[in-house]
Amino acid sequence: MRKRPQQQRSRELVQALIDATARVIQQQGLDNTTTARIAEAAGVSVGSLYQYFGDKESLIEALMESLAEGIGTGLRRLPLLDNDDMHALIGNAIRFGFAVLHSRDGLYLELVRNWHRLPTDRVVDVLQQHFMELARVYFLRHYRDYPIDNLEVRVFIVTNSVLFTMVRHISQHNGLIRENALATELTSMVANYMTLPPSSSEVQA
Amino acid sequence: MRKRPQQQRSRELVQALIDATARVIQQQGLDNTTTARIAEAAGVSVGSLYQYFGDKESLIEALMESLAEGIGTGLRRLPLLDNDDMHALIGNAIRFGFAVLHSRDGLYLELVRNWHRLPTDRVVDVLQQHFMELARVYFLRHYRDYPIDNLEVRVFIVTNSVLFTMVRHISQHNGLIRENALATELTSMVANYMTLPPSSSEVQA
DNA sequence: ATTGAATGCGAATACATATTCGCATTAGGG
DNA sequence: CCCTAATGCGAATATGTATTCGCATTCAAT
Repeated sequence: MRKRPQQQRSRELVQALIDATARVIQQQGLDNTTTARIAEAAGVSVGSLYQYFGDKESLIEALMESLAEGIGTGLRRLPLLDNDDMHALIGNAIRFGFAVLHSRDGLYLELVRNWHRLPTDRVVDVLQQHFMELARVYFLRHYRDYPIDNLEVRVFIVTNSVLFTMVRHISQHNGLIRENALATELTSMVANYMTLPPSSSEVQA
Repeated sequence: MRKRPQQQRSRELVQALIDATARVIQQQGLDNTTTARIAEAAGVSVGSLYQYFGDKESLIEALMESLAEGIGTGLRRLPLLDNDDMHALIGNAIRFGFAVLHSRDGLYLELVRNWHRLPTDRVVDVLQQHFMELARVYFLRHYRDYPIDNLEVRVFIVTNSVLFTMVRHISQHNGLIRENALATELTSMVANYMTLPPSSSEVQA
């Protein structure tokens, strides 16, 4: 952020700009999201935009940051560890994921369709860290079950697998595969994998 | 393609343009891949480029098409069904995938890093179709083992999971996770999932 | 060798959009 | 109420790149 907003009106302006960015992306698509449109949607001039954001990108970064925070909070509120069933835990997390993707009137869909040119890593990292934490707690409780040493790798695989499969499915409204079936299958794949004993074929040419 | 090349020289020119596109993307990155640079790399003028390709995009499409074909051929040559072990089958396919990603001096890496703005679906579809075919043959031979009815969904999930996990890992040279470990773990996740009996919890609210 | 069609050229043009800057307006402490 | 710094403005500017078009060159059929 180029300059700190000091007065009340400018602090509101900054927030209005971030909100407007979300609205424009959601309504016009990322391609048509220009500084002019954002400024207009915020009821503000382009010049004012550059008063507080060095460039368009940093404005979008601010938006992503805010979304990542929201998702983190949402996840933390989910009572995922309340029962001890891995299958249920995974299922709930995945359903939460779909809910997020469908929220905010398609904003997430548009972002997800363009994740590659956005600072998405921020968001993915939040999720990955959170799942890592969940996994640690779970296996601490159930340590006798499956002493997983390479938890890191498994969480990486699982996070990316689930995210991308959801993203691909949603961003091309694949009519042939129902979201429920996808959620169920993803859940069983992941739950099974996470409760799999460490592979003995670890060492290989 | 705007116009059919009729003479020998123009057919060579079209090929030279496609090759040059690959080279420029690989050497300069997709962002710096301009029609001017492509033409220069092909030893040709911009005007000639527009003689045979309506726009830049269709030139890139031609490149993707050619790559998809190459991958398809490579897959078909792989002796995946020679033995009857699902684990080995999956492992080989995944290793082939990594090999492709590392081939062509980073061309694939650059493409993969920007897949969202490219006609990547073409390539993904080729892979998905191929795996669907493989799965069909496999379960026809082993029909007694696991009568999977929702093969479609499973192949979708597996294809996307593997692809994206590989892509994420590679496109951010994650030093913490070794490619071999990733391949091994992916293989066991997928092999296990594909040999899982149909989920009984199929029907749920 | 001639000639019309195919091919090739690249400076000029069109276009989209980010970013700046000099001036106008407003806030709020004194 | 005054005055200055903060804020706000938006037409003008800068930039990058795709695409065109009138002319030059080459091909290949006769």
